[in-house]
Amino acid sequence: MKLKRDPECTSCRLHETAEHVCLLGTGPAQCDTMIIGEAPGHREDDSGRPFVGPAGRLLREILDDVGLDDKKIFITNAVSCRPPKNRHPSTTEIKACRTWIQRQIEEVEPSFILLLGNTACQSVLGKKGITKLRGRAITEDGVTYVPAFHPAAILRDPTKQATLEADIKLFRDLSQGRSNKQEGFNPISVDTPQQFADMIKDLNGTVSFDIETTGLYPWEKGARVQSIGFGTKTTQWSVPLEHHTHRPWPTKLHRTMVRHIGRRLRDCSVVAQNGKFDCLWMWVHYGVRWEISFDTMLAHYALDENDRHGLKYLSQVFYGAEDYDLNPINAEWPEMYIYHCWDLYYTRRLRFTLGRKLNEDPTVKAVFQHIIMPCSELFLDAEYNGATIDLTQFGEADKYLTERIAEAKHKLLTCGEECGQDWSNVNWRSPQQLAKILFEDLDVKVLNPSKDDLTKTGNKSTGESVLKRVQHPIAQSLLDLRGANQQMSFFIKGWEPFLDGNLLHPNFKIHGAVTGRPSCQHPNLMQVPRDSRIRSLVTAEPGWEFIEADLSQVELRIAAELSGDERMLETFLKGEDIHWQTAIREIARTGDRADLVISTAEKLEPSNPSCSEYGEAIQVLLRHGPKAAIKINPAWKDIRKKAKATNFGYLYGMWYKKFVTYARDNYGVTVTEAQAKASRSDYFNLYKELLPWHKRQIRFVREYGYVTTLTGRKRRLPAALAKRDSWERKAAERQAINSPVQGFAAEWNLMAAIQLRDEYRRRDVKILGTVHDAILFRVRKEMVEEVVTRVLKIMERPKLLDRFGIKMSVPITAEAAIGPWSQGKELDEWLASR
DNA sequence: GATGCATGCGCG
DNA sequence: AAAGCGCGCATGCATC
Repeated sequence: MKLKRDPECTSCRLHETAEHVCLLGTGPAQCDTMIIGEAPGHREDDSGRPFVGPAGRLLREILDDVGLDDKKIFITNAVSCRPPKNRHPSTTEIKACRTWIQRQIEEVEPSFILLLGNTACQSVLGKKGITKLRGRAITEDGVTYVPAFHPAAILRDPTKQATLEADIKLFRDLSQGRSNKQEGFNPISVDTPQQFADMIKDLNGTVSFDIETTGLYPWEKGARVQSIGFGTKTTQWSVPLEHHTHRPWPTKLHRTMVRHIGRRLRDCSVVAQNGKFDCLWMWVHYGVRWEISFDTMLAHYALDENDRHGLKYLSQVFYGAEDYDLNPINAEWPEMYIYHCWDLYYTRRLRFTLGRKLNEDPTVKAVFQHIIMPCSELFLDAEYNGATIDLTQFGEADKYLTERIAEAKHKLLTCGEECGQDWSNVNWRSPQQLAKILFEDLDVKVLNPSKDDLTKTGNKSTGESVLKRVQHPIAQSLLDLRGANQQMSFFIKGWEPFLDGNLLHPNFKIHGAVTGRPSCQHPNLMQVPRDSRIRSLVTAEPGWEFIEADLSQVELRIAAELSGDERMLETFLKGEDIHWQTAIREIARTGDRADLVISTAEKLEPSNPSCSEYGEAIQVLLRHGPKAAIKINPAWKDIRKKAKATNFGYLYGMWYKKFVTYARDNYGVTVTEAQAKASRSDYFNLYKELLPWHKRQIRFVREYGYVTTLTGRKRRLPAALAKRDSWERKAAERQAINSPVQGFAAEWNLMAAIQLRDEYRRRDVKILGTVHDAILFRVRKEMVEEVVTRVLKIMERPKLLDRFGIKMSVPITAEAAIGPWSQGKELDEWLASR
């Protein structure tokens, strides 16, 4: 190398302590690949060569393993002098040394650079955050950079070794040209009838499909499809439709062109990235309902639910693609269609890469094929159908909330006057201002304060849990104001921008949750308050009925199935209520509420003389169940609700200490730690198989790093593989218990929804969404009886279970409510009221 | 003005 | 021993 080191360099403080100043890299004078580490270690300082310590040995081992010859790579460091012991180079030192690393890059002229650790990334890319940067290549000015963990990080945390190896393999593949060739990229802007005809002829076999739009919501005013595109083996065709500058095709031709293409696509295997989005736009804007046979985003979700699934990201990860992103909303056509064609190109390539990966994991592939992909069709319908909103009642709810907000604000101001404070300019939503008023101006004390009363950043919390215990009249008004404000901004102001007439079209994300649950946004239909004044805004148009069909206590039933717990199974087989069982047993254990227990029992069995005895009264309550007891005294409703939360908490690994705060915040009940401990151990004594099942899950996840649902869907939890006990590992272990339950419950509900959609035509049954363990849909009035009867059958045993060979010993049951959401009636009642 | 994080809370 | 899980959204606030 011509470049000479400068042993007299004084551009940063490091020259004062380093034994050798300015140690440059070694390797071929000019070569295509370079590795940049952090700074010389003491071994390098002695020998003058980089990467000779333990980290260097590890690096060379991995390079050797993946088949890279370290002698053919130029190896150097971002900083050329050794920092003092136990210290990383500072930002100033990195900056000072940047000239040296840049000169080395200029002289060696590599096309591929492996960046080891944060320092190298910061120095060369100007970016920090190796955890996020790693795993994908970044190409700038013709040089491809691959950020990876520094081998020294692996010495500290060996679980990262596989990640480093994968990243070095990516570096190898890219530098050896194995996958970053862009063969077959042949973008065409379809501007003439001849080009259109050529495109139609070319639509064969596997075709990627993608559209560019002016926004994300097809019902938005002025929303337009700018172009539609198709990628084949040899060519990417981008057809401009309503682009703001380039419009070679008259608008009146668009529908004909679209139909023409649609006919061709019927014989193709259509691939898309989040195809539900593109299909929805095509349906709304051109009235065609196209189907996707392979969705690359969803395939990647099935393969790694923890990762990101964006197209640009995947293209970088798998093919080292350059960042070709641009803002498609106002781009000029020449840039736009190239961008569009890259999308088409990489989507089609991903089809094959991800397809191969799915083939390596047949159970995951089955979930993808039979649940995830059909969900795409299910939710496409749901989004198109939308949720019908009662606009008259919408106004009423607005008025009601406005009044509630005004009332709460008024109370707060009056309160302030009484305390001699002027609060007219206070922003009650600001935690800072509120904390100042509460804890400084008023100096209020919190009842039974706990360490949870501080926020993560150490501030005094003004959350619900604290407010409920604040002994000051403003606390209640604050809670009222918060609730009303939130409901107002969520459901009145939040919905308005999405209203399409009286319809809301929420977006369902099939890949929304790591467990397999879908999520929902814009707006989120799954978080509509249960307060019937808000929830019943969701209803049906004249001639139709709104129906919610939900699975009963499905997660607990699945937990019973998976754990094989005899008592739980028995409870469900007998058709008893699990939350009620827990509630009554908890009461009986503590001997609490004797008056309520005995008085209710006496009314339930007036002719039974032993009801006045506590033990017998408990048996009577267990026999009669919650409905009868609540009828006699509504207090039982709350007691059952409390037990429900207890059931879930303990089931998923809640610790007794949390139960103390939980009981306090939700029920104002003071439970001592000893009582909480007893309650927890009583729970696991009652359901004896739960803890052994927890242990089985933990053992499995610690060995394999993942767990599965009964369908074979994987929940990957690499944190569970850590050798050292840590909070992260514990969290992963709890997820290993929760995910198979939550995930399978969601899958069950989705299997049922898919089947419901298959069995009826859209003109009779319109599904508008799912809410975890429930299906929401509208039915033509005259078909209500038939469809409700059928949907309950489907939900109790969707036929897709057979494909996965699933046999259940616990019964799964469902119920349906007919009528505006939260105000629905059971079928019998509905029939009688007609 | 855009972005990211924290807080707080709605749902299952 | 910082031991329930899974989401989305509005607001405030610090940061560039």
